[in-house]
Amino acid sequence: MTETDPSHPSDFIRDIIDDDMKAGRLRGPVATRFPPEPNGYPHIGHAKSICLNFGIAEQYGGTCNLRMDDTDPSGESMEYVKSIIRDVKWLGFDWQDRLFYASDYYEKLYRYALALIRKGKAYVCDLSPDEIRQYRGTLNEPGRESPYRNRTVEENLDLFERMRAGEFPDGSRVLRAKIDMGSPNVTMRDPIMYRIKKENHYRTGDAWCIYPMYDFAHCLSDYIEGITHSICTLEFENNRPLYDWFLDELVERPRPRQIEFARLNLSYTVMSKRKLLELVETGVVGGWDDPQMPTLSGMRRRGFTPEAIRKFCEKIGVSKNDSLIDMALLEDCVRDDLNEKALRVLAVLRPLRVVIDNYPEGQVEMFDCPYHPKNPDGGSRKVPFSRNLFIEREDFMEEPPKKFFRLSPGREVRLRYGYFIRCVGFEKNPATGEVAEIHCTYDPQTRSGFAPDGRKVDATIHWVSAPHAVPAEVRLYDRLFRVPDALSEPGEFKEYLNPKSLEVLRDCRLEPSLATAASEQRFQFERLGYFCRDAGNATEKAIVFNRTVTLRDTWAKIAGKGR
RNA sequence: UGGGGCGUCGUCAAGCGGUAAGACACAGGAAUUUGGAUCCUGCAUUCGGAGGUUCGAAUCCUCCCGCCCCAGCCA
Repeated sequence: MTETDPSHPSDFIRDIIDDDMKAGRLRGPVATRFPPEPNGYPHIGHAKSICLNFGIAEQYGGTCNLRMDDTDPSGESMEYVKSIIRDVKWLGFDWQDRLFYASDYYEKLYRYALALIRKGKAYVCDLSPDEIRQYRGTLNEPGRESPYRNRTVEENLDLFERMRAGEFPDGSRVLRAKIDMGSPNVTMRDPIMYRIKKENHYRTGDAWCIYPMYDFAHCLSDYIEGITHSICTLEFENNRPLYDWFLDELVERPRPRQIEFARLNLSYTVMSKRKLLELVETGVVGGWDDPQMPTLSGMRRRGFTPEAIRKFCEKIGVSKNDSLIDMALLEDCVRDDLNEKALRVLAVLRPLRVVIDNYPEGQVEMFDCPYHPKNPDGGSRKVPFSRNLFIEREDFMEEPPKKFFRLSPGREVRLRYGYFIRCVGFEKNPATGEVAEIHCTYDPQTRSGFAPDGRKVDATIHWVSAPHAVPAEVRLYDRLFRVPDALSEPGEFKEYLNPKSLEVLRDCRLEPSLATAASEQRFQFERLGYFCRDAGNATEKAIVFNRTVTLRDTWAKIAGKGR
């Protein structure tokens, strides 16, 4: 294997571009585009395409446009346009002044259609939708030619102009390309170029009642923008001959070249817009930006960083293999990025009251705690310590199993950044039998975190001072789905919804510095995982933190094995 | 059953005729003021299968098998 620059990955798409450049098929710099249809919020699958298109442009010193592929008014909206703009920006890419809309090309596209009619290569067809389907044939049988196929150029011109003028009802006529009804590629059997839809378009309003189809609009939009490489997903491979056909008939060389790659599939989630929309509309989730969603806005609220997502897109590679990528890889990228960025802070999710019996009542010490112990430049903050503390409920066990290292009666542990404490007793709630409070003594000699006599401790646990701690709500998110399999039928995927995908903890206590946490700041609540303040919850009264991803938990594995 | 694609470790993925990179996952171990992070170690005699060409094949040829996409006036 030859040396490769890791920041400039090599893949089959870049091979094609390199060939084009060597062969002199490009007149100018490489130009790509990211062309979403604004009918949903962008998700992690879009991120792959965004990183690919912008990444290639950057690598080759070219450009990448952002283009709204808005050729079908139904379902498209400005809200979606805004979400796309925001999320592409958030990912860290810049299209500069090249934000385009296919809807801006409607007039040009109309004229291209006219030109095709004049060449005798397009005709107005009066067949009903049902008849068109029947005439198209099947995968095994060729189609039949439409009885309207041989209208004169004049008649076609007249009819098409009247279609535009709104003289005919929806579905009554379409403009079709005259190609080959016998083609083994169904896409080439006189494909529809324009349909009548008297529907309001979110940008052009009622200026148009005929709208171009994807196959006709996309290749020409690429051409109009001077795109050199039009990268799309695998399912468009069948459409490539048509992409080329329109360009062959209508424009000069050089023309854009379509290249297909495999779309992203992630285990434990779904990516199809139809399914995501269903989750939103049926209220299974709180919206497109719900932290359980695989959307970029959901991941942002959950605390994923754009850097982590970009890293993920780089690591999954680009190929034509149908793939199902393990969610664990995404989570690893997030943890890997957050491990460097997250500030280490003290928090208790399920509080258990601790009284340090020999610590003076009313006394408060301020401990200086580094935000990032391994990084001396990471800064620090003061954390109050007092006689009354909270520790994590799971850090105490009345009867510890073999491999449990933390607090239990008689045992000594270290408080993170603080003293050694030894459990000398505990009280139970007589009603529930639950441990209500534990009593400890501290060793004043261990302020440094070490004992002068050199004795060791098996564990270090985290804590917060009860009178100083800030109450908070913490949301623990799990995967929305339990199975990694592709889910196909409408509604069917709901049976795979994970009922425990969200756990809300309302009685959490955080160290005081977290009261003013910024939503962009990520924290590691020590052993509990990575968290961020929820920016999407402005109306919440309590301070709300979302768990981003959980840390690897060796104890859970050990404990799991024993049972 | 027509056409278009794709098949290399559990999951991704390099490899492009010279004798199977890497990542995630997984399993051990070291160290540790987070059971985190870190650090070692292990993890495809084999590339969907069968033939063939060659001194030599995951890479070339032939046949077979499996999976995905296409019959929207969606993209």
